[in-house]
Amino acid sequence: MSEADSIREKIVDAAVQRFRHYGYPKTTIAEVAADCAMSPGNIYRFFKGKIDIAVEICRREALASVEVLESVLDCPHRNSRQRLEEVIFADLRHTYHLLENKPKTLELAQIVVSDRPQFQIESLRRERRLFQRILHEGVASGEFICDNVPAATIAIHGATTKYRYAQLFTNQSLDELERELAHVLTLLMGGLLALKGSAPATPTQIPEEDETLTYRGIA
Amino acid sequence: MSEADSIREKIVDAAVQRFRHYGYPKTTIAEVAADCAMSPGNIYRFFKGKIDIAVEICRREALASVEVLESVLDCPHRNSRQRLEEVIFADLRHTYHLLENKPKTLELAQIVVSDRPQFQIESLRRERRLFQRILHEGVASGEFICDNVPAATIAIHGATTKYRYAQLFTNQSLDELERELAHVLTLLMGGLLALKGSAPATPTQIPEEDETLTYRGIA
DNA sequence: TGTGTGAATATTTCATTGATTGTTCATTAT
DNA sequence: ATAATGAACAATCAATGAAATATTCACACA
Repeated sequence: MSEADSIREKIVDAAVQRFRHYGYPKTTIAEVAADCAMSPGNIYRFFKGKIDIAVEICRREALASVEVLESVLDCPHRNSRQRLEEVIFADLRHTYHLLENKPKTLELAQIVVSDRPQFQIESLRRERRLFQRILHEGVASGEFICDNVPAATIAIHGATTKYRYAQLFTNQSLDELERELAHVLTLLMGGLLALKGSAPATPTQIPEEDETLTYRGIA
Repeated sequence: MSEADSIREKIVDAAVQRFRHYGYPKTTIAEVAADCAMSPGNIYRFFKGKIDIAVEICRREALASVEVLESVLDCPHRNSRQRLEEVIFADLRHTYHLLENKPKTLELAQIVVSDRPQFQIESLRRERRLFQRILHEGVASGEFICDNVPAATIAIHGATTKYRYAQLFTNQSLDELERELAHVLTLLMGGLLALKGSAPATPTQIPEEDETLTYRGIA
């Protein structure tokens, strides 16, 4: 039923505004309902509870993030190494900017995860799937050598944990984090790339910070 | 003055017991003082405040951890790769068991870090110094190829962030974490080791869980 | 003079309660 | 019958003040 969907949409939109401005705890269902010109009770015909609205918002944010990363993949990169590196860099930047520019996002995510642990698990899994696709391609093309792609995927994901929601772990600047991540990727690539002789003595070049290229993937 | 030191010692010991049993917040200075058969006021001749006792306890715990890792280094390992891997595994296990067996340790550490951020920074730095020593050795012996040891150290440290205080990030079992870390190390080593042809198709063997060997380093 | 005390003070914590808010449901409107 | 309401109820939050606690300090003691 499309009518119900559009009402859900309206509720989510109103809640997003309120949550961003005043935060989840200080936003009341009555306010969201008023914004939608409906009664508080009616909200519950569309969402089981207040927390479920937050879950829906976070779910969308997470899907949007994955889309951003996928759009990076659409960029015409020369090889799998670059694709993998670009995606991981984009991840760092995207989440960094998210927490930087929309501080309430973190609060909301923490509230959601704290009583829906499954949410985080699934978000991470979606991200890993993306990594795994690149790994498979690289192995297929002979660029990567790896006899256990799923394990390598998990390893790469684990090794880059610090660079996802980095502000939770450190107060380093984005610049510092990017430089550090570049070195991490250089080392990891050493274990992944087929050849060694031509391995770059210089670390990974940090890709240019170009919104157009990096975030939308349209050359 | 050794008298003052031994009194400090007594205070710390009493506080450790109380903090472990009842936690930092529920432990009162009066109780610690009573355990030491002294007045509450006298505590303040030895510590600037309650939090400083906690800092001292955490500082000792951190130094003890580094000592554990250093003792692993004393083990007669065949090469730098093994030394590095052993130390990182020992780190995972040690901190994992710490949080597992002494739950109040985490609470205490979080309290300390929350108003002494410098404490965490210095603890991490100490740990990195250990890594860096191994890297230097490996480069000197020709086993590792690396033209920027400090950067590589930071990279390895960053890439293993998830495996320090792992329970903060995930509820994976220690077994799972060890398997995952083994793969991470395999990849990292690829970027560090001088040779590639003989690179093991099998991932890093997870070292045996042997308290005597792993924790005390006495063969 | 260097140590230690314990009452005095300042700060924090805690429990109580009144108000607010999330959620339900009997009822109304379409 | 479906959609929506808003009063009723239960859970949560916030404000208050009282109790507990951290910290200080004037004093005692060796």
